[in-house]
Amino acid sequence: MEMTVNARDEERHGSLGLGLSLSLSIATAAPVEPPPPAAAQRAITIAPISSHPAAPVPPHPQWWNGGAGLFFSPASGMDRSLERKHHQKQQHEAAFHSHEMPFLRGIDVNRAPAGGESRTRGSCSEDEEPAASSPNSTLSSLSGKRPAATRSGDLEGSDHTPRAGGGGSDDEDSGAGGGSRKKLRLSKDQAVVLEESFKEHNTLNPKQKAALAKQLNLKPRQVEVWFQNRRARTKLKQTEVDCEFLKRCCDTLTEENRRLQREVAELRALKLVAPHQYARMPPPTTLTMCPSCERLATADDAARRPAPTGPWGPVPVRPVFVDGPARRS
DNA sequence: AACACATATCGCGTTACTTCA
DNA sequence: CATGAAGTAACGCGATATGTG
Repeated sequence: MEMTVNARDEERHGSLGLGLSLSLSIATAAPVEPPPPAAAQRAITIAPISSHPAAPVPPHPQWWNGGAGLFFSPASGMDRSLERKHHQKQQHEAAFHSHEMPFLRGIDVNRAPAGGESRTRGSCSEDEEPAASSPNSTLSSLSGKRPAATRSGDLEGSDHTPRAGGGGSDDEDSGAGGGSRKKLRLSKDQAVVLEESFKEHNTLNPKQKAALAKQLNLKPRQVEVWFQNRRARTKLKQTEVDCEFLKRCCDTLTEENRRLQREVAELRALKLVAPHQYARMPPPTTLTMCPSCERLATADDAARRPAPTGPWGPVPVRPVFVDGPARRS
C-alpha cells in the first residue's frame, strides 16, 4: 500500500494525519482503491471518536471531525519536537508520581537475568542492565540461517536464547558472520504486561522502559523494540480503518454528485421546455459550503435534513481503531 | 553564541522467524 | 508432514532532539 509513503510524509510535515489524500472532484469522483482483502478480513474494532470519548484513542495524534473533512491536530498543534518533549515530560512526571506501574506487580515470568550486552549506539545506562533469559518464551531455531546483521549490539549476541548445547553466556558467535537473528517469542504474561503498559502510554521514558524490562526480565532494547513495533501496528490498523472510512466518504460524495448532476439536467430540460415557468421559479439549487463542517450542501438539503450534529445533517465520524493484540482466529 | 560531535529515540521499511490453518 | 499466510521480533537507516565540549 502506498499509504506508508504518504504516512511518512504526513509525519514529516506534521500536518495531515491521514496519510491519504482524498482528492474528490465534484464532477469526477475519484474511485478510491479498496483496501487489500487482508485488511477487510482482520477483526477491527471501530469506535466513533466522538461518540466514545472515553474509548482509548491514539494518544497524541488527535483527530477531530469536521464533517466531510477530516482534520488532524498533531498533539494539539505542537510540532514533533515539542510533542516529544511534552510526551517525555508527561511520562517522567507520571513515573515520578506513580513511581511504579501497577500492572507490573506479580509478574515473574522469567528467571533471573544473567550477563550484559553491548550496544553499538553507545551505552545507555538502563540498557546496560543485565540481560535476561525468557524461559517461557518459545525459543527460535538455534541454527543460524543467515549471517547476523551488521548491528553488532542490540539483541544480537544476547543470551536470551540459550544455546542448545548449554552455555549461553555471550553469543558472540552470532556476530562473526555465522550467527542468526535469534527471535524469541514473548510469553503471554510478558505480552499482557506490555499491552497494559502500552495502553497507558504508547511511548516509554527511559525509567519506565528500564522498569518494564526489569520486571519482565527482558532487555530494555527489547521493550523498546516491542513498543516501536506496537506503535507501527496501531498505526497500520488505523490506516486501514481510515482507508475504509475514506472509501465510504468517497461513495457518499459520488452518490451526491450523481444526484446533483441529475438535478442540473432536469432543470436544464425544464428551462428548455417552459422558460416562463422557469423564470418565476426560485433559484433551484444553491451550492453552499457549510461553514462548520465544510460540507457541500444544497438549499434543499438544508431544508430537508434534520441537523443532529451539524447544520446539514449528520457529520461523518472518523472511526478510530481500538485495538488489542492482533490474534488470529 | 555558534558549531561539531556523541548519544538517544523515533518512524519506517524490511527481514527472518514462529505459529497456525 | 508440507506449505503458505499471517503475525511479529529484530534489524538498518535516516531524521530529529538533546547534551557536551
